[in-house]
Amino acid sequence: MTVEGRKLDQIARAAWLSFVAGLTQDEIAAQMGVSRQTAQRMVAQAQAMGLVKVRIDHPFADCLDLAARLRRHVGLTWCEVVPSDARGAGMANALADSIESWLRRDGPLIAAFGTGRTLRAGVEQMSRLDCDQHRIVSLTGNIATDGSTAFYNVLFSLSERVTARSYPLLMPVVASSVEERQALAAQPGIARVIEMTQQAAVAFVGIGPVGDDAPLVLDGFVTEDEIRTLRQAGAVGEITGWAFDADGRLLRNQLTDRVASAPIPSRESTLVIAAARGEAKHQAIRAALKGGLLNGLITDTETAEFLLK
Amino acid sequence: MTVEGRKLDQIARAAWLSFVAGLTQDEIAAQMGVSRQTAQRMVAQAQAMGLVKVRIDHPFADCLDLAARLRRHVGLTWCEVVPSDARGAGMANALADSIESWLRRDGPLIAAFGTGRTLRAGVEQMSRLDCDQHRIVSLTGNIATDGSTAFYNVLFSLSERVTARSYPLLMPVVASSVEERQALAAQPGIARVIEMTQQAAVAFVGIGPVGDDAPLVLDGFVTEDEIRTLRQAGAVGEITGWAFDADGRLLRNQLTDRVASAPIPSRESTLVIAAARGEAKHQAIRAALKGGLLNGLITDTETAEFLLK
DNA sequence: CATCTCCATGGGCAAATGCTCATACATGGC
DNA sequence: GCCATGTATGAGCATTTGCCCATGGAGATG
Repeated sequence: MTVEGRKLDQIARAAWLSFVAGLTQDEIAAQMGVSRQTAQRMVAQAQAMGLVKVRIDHPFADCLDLAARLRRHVGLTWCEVVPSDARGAGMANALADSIESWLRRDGPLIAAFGTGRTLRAGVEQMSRLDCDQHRIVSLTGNIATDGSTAFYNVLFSLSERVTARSYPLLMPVVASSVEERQALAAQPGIARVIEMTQQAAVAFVGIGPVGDDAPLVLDGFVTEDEIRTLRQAGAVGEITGWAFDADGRLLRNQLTDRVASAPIPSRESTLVIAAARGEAKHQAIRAALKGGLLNGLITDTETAEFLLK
Repeated sequence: MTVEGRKLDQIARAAWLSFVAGLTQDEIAAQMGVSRQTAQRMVAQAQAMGLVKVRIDHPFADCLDLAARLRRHVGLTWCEVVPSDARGAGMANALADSIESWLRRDGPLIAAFGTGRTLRAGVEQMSRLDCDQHRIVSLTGNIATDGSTAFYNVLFSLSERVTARSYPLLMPVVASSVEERQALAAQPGIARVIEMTQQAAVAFVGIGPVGDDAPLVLDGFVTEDEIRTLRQAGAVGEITGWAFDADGRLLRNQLTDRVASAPIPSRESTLVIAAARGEAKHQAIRAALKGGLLNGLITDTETAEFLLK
């Protein structure tokens, strides 16, 4: 076994002794022959690495109720509501569960993934999984402005945990010009991946607000000026880079024509699940639902209550 | 919703905020509008009620290795080894997982259950489950000497968690005489249940030692004198009341002829899984394996190492 | 109506935990 | 060979947690 493997095993064992066997860190330290601090560190690492899975085996009445009302109210095919918490830990868990349950299915299927912090947090909560029968495909470009792989693209995090063929979109997130975007999309390799996204059985996406602190700006994909222009054109949010207005109508202008994402797959054939919560995204989520850009949603009670108002 | 339901919901929510959202008890207390101590109590209750499920998402190399060696060495069909811990929390978890995975299967099947503390601890770790397609049947009598239902019979605990038709064996654990035992077993209702046990797809049993502190004695089903007589006849352990010697051969004498349990189902057609660990049971487990009384085993590393010696 | 019993509540304290910091140790570059 | 850089370790301390116990209120009982 490799050195890293041993270390991982130790970490997992410490976590096991702590959480499953219920030992104190002193006891763990004694049993494993390390100091109390080291035992503490190992347990903390196991948690940070997502080795420790906790679930509360109880359906929350209010969450189920909100989810049911959302499904009826906005015509969602699938909806899940988790208790609100500032850190969004619940969202990440629910998202991880949902992705896992799709990838555990037998039949070969295509799962498409957008980008963003919410999605990434979800993927980080996932278990390791073998599913060579499936294909995983990216909905957004995977190259940052500086040529590196875009940090918040989830495809690479996902590949670390899941053994499936994965197909990144080897393009910048936003092309530098409309012409470049068209040239890139015309490349056979890229065209094939984009076509694949349209056959996805399920697509997981985030919803971005278009305020001055929009993720697109923070990550340097678009400038503050550009986002301001978008807002003036009525944009309230974006999904995989595609901006939409308060009625959920996709916008087209010079910026959006440079977005190098695949189109959002058809809601007829694909379950498009958005994971989004929080005050800043309220308007964007509502608009996306209004425009029928989604047919699946993972959110929290606080946001669900807003959406039902 | 009922008052108990509300309280349960609160308890689950507190546990959720603690374990999933990672809040401190002070934060939970503030959010739920209760005192810090109350929050602590709710979290503790949730754990005690088994609402909180923790699993470490990492295969332990040594456990997998020991399990594989046990399978090969003693010809087990199925074997699982968990890390040793004094409280047996690992055993309970593994047992719960195993029972759940059987009950989650589609096809209708019969699952048979023995009795004992180990089994009970496992059942207490199980999630709630709907499986009306299955039948659950008891391998041992369910009536204690005083006429009450035997505490450690797992069937009733199981019914609280699982919606399946369940068939207790409405007999004393040990009949007062050989004649009574025969008379009871001849009753149509009881005979039907016993026949059902023989058609079980899977049977979960514990293994009892026959020392002076044997569960059978502690629970008052047999006297110390009787157990001593059994030991003198060569008994080293018992499964659902059926005592066996060091070679795993079932013993017959005046006591065993009064045991009102169903026969251990055939290992040809049924997966008979024993869950047992600990110094006191070492000899009994080894004997049961030697005599081929089992074809499945859940144990811990310490016991597995003993069995492989 | 008085009293008793049970149980939930919060105070207080000891144990357990999480975290920071200074130090030791290893690893690799020059 | 020497130094720089990064990483692991244990001491110390503040925070968090678990638990015992005294208190008080609700409902039962006479």
